[in-house]
Amino acid sequence: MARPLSDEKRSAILLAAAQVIAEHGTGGPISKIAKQAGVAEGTIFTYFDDKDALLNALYLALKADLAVAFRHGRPASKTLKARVQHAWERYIQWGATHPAQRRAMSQLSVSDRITDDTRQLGAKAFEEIGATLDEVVTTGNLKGQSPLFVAAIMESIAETTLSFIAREPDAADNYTRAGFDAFWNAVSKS
Amino acid sequence: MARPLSDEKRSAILLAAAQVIAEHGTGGPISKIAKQAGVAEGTIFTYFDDKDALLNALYLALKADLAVAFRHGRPASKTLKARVQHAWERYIQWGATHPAQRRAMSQLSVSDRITDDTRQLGAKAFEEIGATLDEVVTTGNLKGQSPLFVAAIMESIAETTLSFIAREPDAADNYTRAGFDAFWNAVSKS
Amino acid sequence: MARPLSDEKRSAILLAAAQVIAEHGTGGPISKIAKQAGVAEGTIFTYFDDKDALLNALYLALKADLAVAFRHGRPASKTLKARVQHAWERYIQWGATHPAQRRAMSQLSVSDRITDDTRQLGAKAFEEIGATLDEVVTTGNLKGQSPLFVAAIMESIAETTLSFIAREPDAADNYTRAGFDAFWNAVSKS
Amino acid sequence: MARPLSDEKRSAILLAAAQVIAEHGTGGPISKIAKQAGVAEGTIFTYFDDKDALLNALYLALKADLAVAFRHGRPASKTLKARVQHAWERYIQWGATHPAQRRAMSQLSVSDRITDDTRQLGAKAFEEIGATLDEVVTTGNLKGQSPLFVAAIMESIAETTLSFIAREPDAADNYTRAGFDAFWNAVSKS
DNA sequence: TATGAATGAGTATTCATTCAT
DNA sequence: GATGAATGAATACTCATTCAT
Repeated sequence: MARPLSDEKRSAILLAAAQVIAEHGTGGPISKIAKQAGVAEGTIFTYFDDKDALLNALYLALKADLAVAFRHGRPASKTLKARVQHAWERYIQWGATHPAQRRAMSQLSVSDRITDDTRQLGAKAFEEIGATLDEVVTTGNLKGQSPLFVAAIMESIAETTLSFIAREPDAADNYTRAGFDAFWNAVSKS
Repeated sequence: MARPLSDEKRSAILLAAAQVIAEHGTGGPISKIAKQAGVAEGTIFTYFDDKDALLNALYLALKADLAVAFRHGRPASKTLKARVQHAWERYIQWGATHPAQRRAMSQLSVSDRITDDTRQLGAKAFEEIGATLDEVVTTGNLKGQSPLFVAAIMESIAETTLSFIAREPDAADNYTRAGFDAFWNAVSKS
Repeated sequence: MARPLSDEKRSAILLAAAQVIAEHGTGGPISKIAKQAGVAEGTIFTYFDDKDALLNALYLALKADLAVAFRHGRPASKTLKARVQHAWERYIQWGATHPAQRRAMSQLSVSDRITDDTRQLGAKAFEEIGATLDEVVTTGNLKGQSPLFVAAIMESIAETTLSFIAREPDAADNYTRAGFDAFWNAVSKS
Repeated sequence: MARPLSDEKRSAILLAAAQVIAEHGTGGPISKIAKQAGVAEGTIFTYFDDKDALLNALYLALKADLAVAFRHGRPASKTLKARVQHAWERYIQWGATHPAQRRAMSQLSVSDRITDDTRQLGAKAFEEIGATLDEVVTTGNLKGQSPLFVAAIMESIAETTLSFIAREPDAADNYTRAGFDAFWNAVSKS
């Protein structure tokens, strides 16, 4: 093994891709990504077969990051609401502190270059949080709906919350709380 | 070009643009739009200065369409909830019957080619519905939040609802109702 | 029809392609072809779908040119040998006066980018001369062989003749005669 | 690199190069050659200075192989025709049993990456057979022509013969004989 | 010496925009 | 005004070659 593929370099490329895609959409040029990552254009293709592969890998990496944020320091016991709120705050915090990744994610989400397989794989990372939402579903106002629908609503309200935080960072706490209230009432009020 | 000859042609171009952008994103080629619209490529530039102008015009046209759908047959009197629910159903119906436009809209929403001016102009079309949401804000669970935030939450839950309807058209009624419940609980008094 | 596709321009591109391919093989860059033809790179793709299409079109154009040369001023009556010799001389003359085309042809002949369909189409242009070779086959030393084999031998000896003429232009007449003698003896009755 | 470690590796590279070039022309990638040869890409450059060097070396190796085939089991005495025919049959047999090498050879022959020096060096390998052809020249119908011309005609008819054998392997014997008849009459008939 | 990751110049092709008709 | 051919900058991707391991 002459020079092993560097995980560091791979990460740098993914980070750079997130930044470029956040700013220019999935049409953002590979050349910009390469420059941002500090590697040659060609190097990108030793780590990813083609641009679509990079895009899909980035989607998964972002989902994985987010899932880690979710799990981080989660209180095992406590009420259902407390646990959901904790997860919510983690989610919002991750998004607020990773604006490029968040914008990249919303670009990728609406892109037809992300395959269905990738989307399903990405969803797997959230199975754990899904279990928590299952509880919500069995008790709350959305009784009978699929947990996927509940999760999607959470994601969309969180997304909205984050876009307002991005515009008014000083009101972050306010929006974090208001967003959670909206979400919690949306799914749990009887 | 004070006023181009044919409004019909302008509309055809906008419709074609929505279809192409729905399928290929904002990177969809002008040539495809022209073919779809049944006009020559060059003609597009007699109606729109450049591609960005077309994109922004499309954004506004879609917002306007949506606003019309909102207003259509809106009951002047009745309870607040009934009025909001009516608007909600119009919104969902428009989205469900205009899938290309809806997808185009979500592409345009995350694109940096839509200027802030355009976004503000687009928001104006919703001032009327905004007035209704004002009422919700003053009385509901999100008291003290800006109506814009409430509107954005409505939009995001509607968007989520529509994406589930797109995947399971037979369950349209179910999702329409569940989506509205979620939204109404999210924003109304607890 | 805004500006009709120009046959002149198409020919200029084919001529330029022949020259570039003669010098650099089928790997010769489109950019060089464009410059040589005096058109923009992009223009080439309004006349040919892609490089392979250009290559195949060039193959056919060269075959057609050659076939025209064959037919030009062919004596209808006279002995079989006189007619074959006349064709031979035309062939050689065309090759000697079109060195780029000739070299391009030999590059294209061994390239796998020329499809079988194209090769068959190219062969059609030679059906007329084929009829003459049929006579040779029925009477000559290669009795029982397919006229295609005889034609191929003619082509290969002609090709060899031309490559020697290219290196020693002063001896053109000598090689033209010697080449024909070789060919005629090869295929005619002993 | 006076003499690299392994002659085996060098041969493997040349064989792989022949196969790749047969299929993809001289533009075939080094990476494919390396994989086919079972060595790393970089290794190729310890055996050959650059791609052109590899190409030229391959040209010479193929010529040498062919020359060996010629010489193999050649009857020292016997008539001129018998000796020429024997050589012819060796040539055809080599070509028929080494299709990749043969195709590679025709690609290399028309490539401008093979230098004149290399071509002359390659011709040297055939001096011996050249001596035999000298005899043909002094007695046959091509009296006064250079043996090089006669050799070239032999090569071209052999090439044609081989391409027909490649397409109709069952008729190999027929074409071998017919090709030789054509060649022998071409050069010896008075 | 052997390896294969890293490089960046080079390639075919696309596409918004211009302009001759 | 309408057309679509012409343009050339921009893009994803390839590949010979270098060099750290």
